[in-house]
Amino acid sequence: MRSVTINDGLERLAQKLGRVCTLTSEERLALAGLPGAERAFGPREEMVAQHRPTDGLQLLVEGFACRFRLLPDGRRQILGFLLPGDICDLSTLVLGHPDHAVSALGVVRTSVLPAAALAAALERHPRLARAFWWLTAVDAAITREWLVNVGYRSAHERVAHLLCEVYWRLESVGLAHDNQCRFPLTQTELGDAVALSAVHINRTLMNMRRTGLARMQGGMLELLDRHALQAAGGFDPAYLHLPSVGSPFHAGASPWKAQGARNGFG
Amino acid sequence: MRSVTINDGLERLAQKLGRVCTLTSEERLALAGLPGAERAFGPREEMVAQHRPTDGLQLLVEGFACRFRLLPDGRRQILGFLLPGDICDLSTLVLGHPDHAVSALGVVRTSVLPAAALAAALERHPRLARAFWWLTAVDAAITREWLVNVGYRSAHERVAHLLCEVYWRLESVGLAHDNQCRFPLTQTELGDAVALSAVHINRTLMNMRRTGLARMQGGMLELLDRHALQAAGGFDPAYLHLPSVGSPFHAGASPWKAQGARNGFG
DNA sequence: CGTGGGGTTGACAACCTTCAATAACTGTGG
DNA sequence: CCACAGTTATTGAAGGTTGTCAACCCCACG
Repeated sequence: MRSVTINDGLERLAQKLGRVCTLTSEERLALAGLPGAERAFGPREEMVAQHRPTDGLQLLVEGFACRFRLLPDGRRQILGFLLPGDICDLSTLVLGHPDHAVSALGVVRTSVLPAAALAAALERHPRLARAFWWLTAVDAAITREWLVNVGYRSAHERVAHLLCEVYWRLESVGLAHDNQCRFPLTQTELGDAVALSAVHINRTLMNMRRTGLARMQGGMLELLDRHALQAAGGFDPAYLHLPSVGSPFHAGASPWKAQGARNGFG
Repeated sequence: MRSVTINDGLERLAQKLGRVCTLTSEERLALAGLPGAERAFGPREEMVAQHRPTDGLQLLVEGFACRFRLLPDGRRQILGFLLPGDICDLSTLVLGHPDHAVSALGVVRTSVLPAAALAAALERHPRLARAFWWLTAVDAAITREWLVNVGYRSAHERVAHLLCEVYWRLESVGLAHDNQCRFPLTQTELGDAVALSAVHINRTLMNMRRTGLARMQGGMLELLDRHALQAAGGFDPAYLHLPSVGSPFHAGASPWKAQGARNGFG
């Protein structure tokens, strides 16, 4: 198979942005002109430090990463996963400095979008700016879902829900097929994501394997029974705001997509 | 004391937006022209329904509210609190439909900002649009902190942290003085916010009263020992992005505020 | 004066954590 | 190719934090 290029990452980003409003060729060009230096990271390497201002945003081109907060006593809470096409430190662009760190899961390649150039492009292309705003809104929606997951659900449900999210998101960017995908996550990391101890994660995963729900082993995630897993986690993909999700509220409900449409915008 | 008017709510919103970049008089005028119909709600009344598209955004003028998700079995997870000057359903503006509901705590008055007019104003004033983007980014930052709170901390810490957040935010809009503020929250609701049972909230609060940390009774919140409470909750107000917080990263770190400044934007 | 919601308290159970030990796996160097 | 070390996965036992159930009190309100 051919190697993954920066353009692949950019293309995925453009596709995501295109969910808000169809991008003009000018806007696409502005995007394409952004990528600068490439970077590569090994497993567990820190891609963004929690409190150090950055010179540019990193577009994830290949591999997976997670955003997290390190707590005083050494434990950590993972705040979300980053997939190819995601911008690793988007909040930085608006807030001025990162309030959480980003770490690579497995081998990762990124491309740096210089902050100055990006800010200029967003200034020149307001629709692009709105699309980026939409990105942070979707991000917030996912975080809210995680809050519900961690706050409300049992261990079994939490893990099921998270596995569903990972698979659905990977599938939407073409990185998952036939209920299988690569996702190199240790049980400890999974625990940090859903706020459970590694030991309990282990028991939960084994239970899921035995009952034929899902399997996560050797860097691979496999949904053995997709619908059962979805039910077990109370998973409704609407919050991911993916295309063609079949949610009754998805189509054309964005104010700037359906200008002058039924919700009175424009 | 004089009654609270819509202008108070608008003024608070303008102040918040002004943290990103100083608003021009034109931009302020555009804001001032927005408010439409007023609405009033009683305690526990639903202000925004979870899945019904809305015609406009509600600016909270007086009183308090909470955003929450209702789960199939009747329990709920509160996702955040809304204070005067906050926009109740900001995410709707970008995402097209609310993915969570909003409920009044106590008596609430709001003013409706018509979606069409707001969208037009943001189109005409890009800096205003950026400021609104900043609002959703801050919102996301707070949600991330809640995720850490619920995922990581013990019951005692969680409650302490939440009380700190509420007090700090209220103080920043002038609604708290001398370690006291009004905040009408039942113990059940507090439990829904930090993902603990009402019974356990009760024990935790009583413990805090006995040990002289804080008191929450009769709709009033009182921090008996501000620093001890802060320490007990591991509370660092930086994530709230309030003015004059003393965070080393706060001043001028926003890309559009310090144009051409040290981080290379502009 | 009755009623209902919220607060308080106790007993008990459940879920999950921690500790600890072992097994499986990965990459490295001899 | 094997031995080795370090990490990850697995398993058992014990304990703690928190949830559930149930009762009671208090107060506001009609």
